[in-house]
Amino acid sequence: MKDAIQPRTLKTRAKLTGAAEALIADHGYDALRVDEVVKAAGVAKGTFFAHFKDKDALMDLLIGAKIDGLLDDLERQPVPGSTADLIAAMDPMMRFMTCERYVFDVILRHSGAAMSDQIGPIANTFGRHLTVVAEWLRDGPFRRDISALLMAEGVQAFLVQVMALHFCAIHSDVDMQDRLQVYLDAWLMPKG
Amino acid sequence: MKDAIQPRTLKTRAKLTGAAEALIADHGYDALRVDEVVKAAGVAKGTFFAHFKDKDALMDLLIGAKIDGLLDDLERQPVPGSTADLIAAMDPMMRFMTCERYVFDVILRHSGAAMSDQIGPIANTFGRHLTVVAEWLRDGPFRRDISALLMAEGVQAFLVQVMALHFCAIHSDVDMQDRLQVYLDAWLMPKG
DNA sequence: ATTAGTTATTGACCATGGTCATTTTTAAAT
DNA sequence: ATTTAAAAATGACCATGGTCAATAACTAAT
Repeated sequence: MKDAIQPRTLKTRAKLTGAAEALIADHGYDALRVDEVVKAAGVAKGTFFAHFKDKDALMDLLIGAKIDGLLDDLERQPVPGSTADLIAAMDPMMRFMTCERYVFDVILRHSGAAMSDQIGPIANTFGRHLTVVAEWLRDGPFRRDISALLMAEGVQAFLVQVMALHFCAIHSDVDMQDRLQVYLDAWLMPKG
Repeated sequence: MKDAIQPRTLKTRAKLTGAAEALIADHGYDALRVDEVVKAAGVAKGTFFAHFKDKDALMDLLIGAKIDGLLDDLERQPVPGSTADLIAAMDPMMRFMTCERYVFDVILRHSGAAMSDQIGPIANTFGRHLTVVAEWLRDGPFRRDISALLMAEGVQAFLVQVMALHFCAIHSDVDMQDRLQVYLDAWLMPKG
C-alpha cells in the first residue's frame, strides 16, 4: 500500500497551474478555458479534474495565492495611524480584487469557506487579513468600546461593500477609496 | 412601424415565469433547468432567451419579486425602537436570502446593479431596503454623528457579511441574529 | 384581402464545464 | 525480473446554458 503522492503528481499539477497562470497573464481570469489549460499543459481533460474539483477550485488556488502575496506586502508595512493610512495600505489588495468583475465574484463566492465543506485558499486569506487588521487596530487611535477583532470584521464588511458598489452602475463614479474613508471613519472613530 | 408589445409576448412571458415558479416551488432554485422551464411552458428553448438575457435574468426577476413582497411586509411594520427590533423586522428577508446557497450567490451577484449595464430587480430591492431602513433610523435612538442613509448602508454591509458567514464552515454555528446584533449595536450605538 | 414590414418563435447547433470506465504508469513485494 | 495493487492519466461522452439563421405570426397600410 502506498499513499505518498507520486512525483509526477506534483509535476502534472505544476504544469496545470503554470499553464493557467500563463494564460491568465495573457488574457485575464475571465477568459480562461479549461480546454486551453489542459492543451497548454499537455494533458487530457480528465486529468485536470483529477487535480481540481472544478474550475473554481483552480481559481480559488490562483487568486488565493495572489492575495497571499499582497498580504505579505501588507504585513511588512508600518502600522497605520489613521483610517487614511489603513485604506492606503489595503489599496493594492482592493485593486487586485476588483481588477475583473469575474475575479470579485470568485472571491465573494469563496470568501466564507468554499462550498461549506472545507476552508479554501481565498477563505484563508480573509482570515489572515482579519488577523493583520485586528493587530493594527489594537494599538491605533480608534474606538475602544469594542474588540479589535470586531473592528476588523467590520472593516472587511465595508471593504466588500465598497468593492461591490464599485461594480454598480449607479455608484461606480464615486471613488472606492473615498467611500471607504467615509465608512471607516464612522466605524472606527464614531463621534456619537 | 410598431413598437407596442404584442399580447402574445405577455402570454409567453407569463407561461415562462409561471412554469419556473412552479418548478422552483417543487424543487428549489438551484435545481431549476432552462430545459425544464421551456418544456413546462410549452415553448422552444430559443424563446426563453428571447425573453430573458440569460438564466440569471430570470432568477433576478423571480428572486427580486420575492424580496419585494417581503419588503412590502417590512414597510407595514411599526418603526423599530432598538437594534433587536430592527433585526426581528428584517428576519424574514434574511431567511429567504439564505434559504439556499445558490439564492444568496445570485443575490450577491445582482445586489450592485446587475452586470453594470442597467439596474435589475434585485438591485432595486437593495435600494428600497436602504430607503426603508434609513427612514427607520432617522428618528430612532441611534447615533447622530452620521446621516441616516450612511447608517442604513452600514446595516446592509453587515447584513451581507452575516449572511455570508452563515454559509461559512467555521462560523455557521453562531446564529445569524446574534451576530448581527453585535454588529449593529457597535455600528448604530457606539459607546466610544 | 393582399401586401409588406415588424416582431415572436423555432430547433438544430455550439461552447464549455464536468464525468467515468478503461488504460497506463508507478513502486513495492516476491 | 515478474507480479501486483494502488495511483494517475486518458478521451469519449454527457449536461446544460446559450446562439442564430430560418420560419411563422402578427399588425397596419393599401
